Amino acid sequence: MTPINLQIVDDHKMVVESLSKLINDSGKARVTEVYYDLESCRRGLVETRPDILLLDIGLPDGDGVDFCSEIKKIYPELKIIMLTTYNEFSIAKRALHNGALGYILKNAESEEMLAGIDAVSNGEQFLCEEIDILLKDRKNEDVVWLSNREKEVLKYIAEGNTTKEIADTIYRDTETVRTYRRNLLIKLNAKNTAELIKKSYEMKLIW
Amino acid sequence: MTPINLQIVDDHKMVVESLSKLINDSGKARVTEVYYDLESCRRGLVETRPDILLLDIGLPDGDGVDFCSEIKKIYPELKIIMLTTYNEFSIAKRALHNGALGYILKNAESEEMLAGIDAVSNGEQFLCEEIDILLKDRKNEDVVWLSNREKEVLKYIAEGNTTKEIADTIYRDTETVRTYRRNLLIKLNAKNTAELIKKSYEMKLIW
DNA sequence: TTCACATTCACCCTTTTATGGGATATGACG
DNA sequence: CGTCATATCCCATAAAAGGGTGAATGTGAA
Repeated sequence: MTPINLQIVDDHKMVVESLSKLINDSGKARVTEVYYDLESCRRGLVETRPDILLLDIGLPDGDGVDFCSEIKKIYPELKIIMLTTYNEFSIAKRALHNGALGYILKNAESEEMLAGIDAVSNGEQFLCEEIDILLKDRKNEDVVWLSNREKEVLKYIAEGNTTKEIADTIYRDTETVRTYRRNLLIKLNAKNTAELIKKSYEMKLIW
Repeated sequence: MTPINLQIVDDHKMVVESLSKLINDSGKARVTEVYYDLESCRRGLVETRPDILLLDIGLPDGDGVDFCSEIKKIYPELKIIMLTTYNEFSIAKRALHNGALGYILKNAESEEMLAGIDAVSNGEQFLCEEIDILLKDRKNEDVVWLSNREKEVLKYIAEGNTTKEIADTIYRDTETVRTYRRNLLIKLNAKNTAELIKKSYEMKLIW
């Protein structure tokens, strides 16, 4: 039987290098390629076709959660394991919804990683213990879904722009921007802008 | 010559385990103990006396940067290398001010880690390349130091409290709280509350 | 002992945000 | 075909934040 072909996307070189070593030494899989950003991963996947992709979230050129749905459209058979520090309900749920088959925290034991590789290579979902509990406890809760416009406005707010400035920037009426702000407050259940930005950071909607 | 005695504090088990393996295999040092939080590190240091401590920043029970000055008071000869994801000027500068001898990003090459172990064990300061450049470029810039009151008010703002609510909570006049807010905006060079919260997250003043 | 700085409060005035109602058009989904 | 989310714009009022400026304490460092 051919060994599992595994690749890693994570901008923390140190983590990638030591993790590759750990996985290769375990004999569970072979790390055939590593990427430090999404763009090089996009290019790399065209030629090499890994079975499993270990994917981080806070990459320099984009969001691993969004990237998930992007590459699942192109390579539906690719098994994606999110490997990240965020033990946040909304992030995990979004990742799984976007096509990730596994979600493992970096503070999980490395045995869980190896177990996860086995599970997802058989097509089974795998969650590390902490995330498994989190999702079970809050399975009836909804995640926050922002439209593209809302995300865009949110970014401008965080940068310190006023409603008027944002309206000028995106060539829309201030009333329009006001509506987005209102919806953002409602969707994130925030009392005001300050809490909105805080919750956005916690839910990793901006960074 | 006895091998370098090294210990690691990082709540990401996976990182710790794979990094330990990497360091041990390199022969540069021996990882004699690992901790996943500050409290167990505090206890562990009493008995075992490592030469070098690899220290993360976002620990579950506190801030590695503050911890730095805490343990340097007790073990002045201990060499501390910050090992973190934050390539933030203010964080690095605060860490070095608090007694860290090294500062290495997790996205540095692992060779830099091994070079850093050599350097600090000889008592030399070691910064990974990215941080070295960052500190040189902005060596004349000041770090943001907030007073305790300012930190307290900042926390309440981020939680969505209004000036009046904060004033009631801390038993002060709204004008007083207004002054703190103004100073926070000035110190963090923020145009408004939204940007203030964003910058506070970036500088790791709140989390 | 100055000097800086933290902490506290004051007044006036402008800008921005938040609340609470709307309206209309579009495109996706079943 | 109707429903739903998104996107766009409108009005009025209230609440909150921000800008300018000033000043009294107290503490600790140079």
